Amino acid sequence: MSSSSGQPQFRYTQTPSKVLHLRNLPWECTEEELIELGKPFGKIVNTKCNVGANRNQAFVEFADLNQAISMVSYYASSSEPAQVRGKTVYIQYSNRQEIVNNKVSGEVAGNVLLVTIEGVEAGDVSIDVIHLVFSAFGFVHKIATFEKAAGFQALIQYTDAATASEAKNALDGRSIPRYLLPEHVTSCYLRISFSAHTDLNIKFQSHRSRSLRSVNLAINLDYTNPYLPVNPSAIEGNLQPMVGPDGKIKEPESNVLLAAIENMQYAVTVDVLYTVFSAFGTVQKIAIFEKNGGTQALIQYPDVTTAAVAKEALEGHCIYDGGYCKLHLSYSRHTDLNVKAYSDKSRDYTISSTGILSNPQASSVPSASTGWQTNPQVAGTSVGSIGMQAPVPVGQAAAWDPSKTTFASPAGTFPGQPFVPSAGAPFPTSGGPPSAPAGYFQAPQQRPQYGVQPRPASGAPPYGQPPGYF
DNA sequence: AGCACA
Repeated sequence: MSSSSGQPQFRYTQTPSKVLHLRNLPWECTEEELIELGKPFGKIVNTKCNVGANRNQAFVEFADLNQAISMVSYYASSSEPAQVRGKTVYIQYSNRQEIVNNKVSGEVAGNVLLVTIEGVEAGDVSIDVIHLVFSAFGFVHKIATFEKAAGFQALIQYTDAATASEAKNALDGRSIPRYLLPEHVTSCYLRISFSAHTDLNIKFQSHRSRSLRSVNLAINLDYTNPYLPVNPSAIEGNLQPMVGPDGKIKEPESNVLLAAIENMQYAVTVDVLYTVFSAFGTVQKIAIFEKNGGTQALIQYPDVTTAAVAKEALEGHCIYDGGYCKLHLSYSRHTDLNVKAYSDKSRDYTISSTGILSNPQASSVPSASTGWQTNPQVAGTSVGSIGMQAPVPVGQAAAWDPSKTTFASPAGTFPGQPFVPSAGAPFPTSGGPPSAPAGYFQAPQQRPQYGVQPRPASGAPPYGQPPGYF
């Protein structure tokens, strides 16, 4: 059984396939030329030309495996090599069993949108802006951007076709708000169709493509202008209006968010909030308090931009599965919280090296300080992520020792079994930059949620699951 | 001359 798939590539003992891989083709070899080449051996049912960096490779797929075998066999023993335009063509079985291409279906509704962004160059619209615009309609799983002849394009993956349809209906033909774009961009129209893809295969997190299970955590905006998630012309009722008819921002922004927590069946601790909100940037301070019989919290970011992103992404979402601890976010009028550095109801993370007890961040992660600003979670590596260094607070937290958990499992480590939505693709654990903690999860079907494992308000971990199992 | 998606 040593000859099963996944064997060394450049061997003559490849598994036969209806699909042949051709290389050393002339520049931009046409499909017709490939069909001509294969015709003596059988019927070619599909091709893919101009493959590879040099666009001098191709795939041809025969109707029948035996036809492919006959072609390979013939040229393996022939004194005359296969040629196209006088150029020797090297032929092997492809290591795939079928050609998959042209994944643009157009009007058949699917959960993935193909968006052409007209009037801009690739650098003009960041993936984060795309994310902001499109996540107004539902959780955006993944985004891939690329440039083709058609221009700058993006694939946007939603949970389902209904959500994608909503976004398409609302945004097709509309323009991305000016304030989300660089100054020099004058128009930016979106042309949207459905892709035939159902699950994008994002191999690397980058500025071009990200699995949004981490893009939400890796947001790292370069822009200094305030960003709003709302396209006032397009959202219409999906979000509360934040921009007036004149395009001016109505709701005063703030770097401090006010979070009202609804249906708080489980304890929402400072640590929990820290984990959730850190996904979007450095959390400076947190304060939890009771108001009108409900629990509220203030979360302070260094800047408005980060707060805006967090607000947009988290609004209406639940910290725990099952609709528990739903967040309602607004901007606070505060800009700088005055809180106790360490208490069970507040935390000041800006006071980090004042000699308060031990600091796992400093001791275990040498590079933490540099990675902190843009991506705090990267700093933590395995145990007791940043912000968990509090002395044992009163009450419930004592029964749940943060230092023994991997709560807020940081990027790239994912100790144990990170929660993986059943509909989701595997999170890239290598190859890409460790840009994000595993924190932004969602229920596959309906509303995005944060996969924090709930602890009952009384203390002990419920359901026999390990606490902090992210 | 050496395996793609969009």
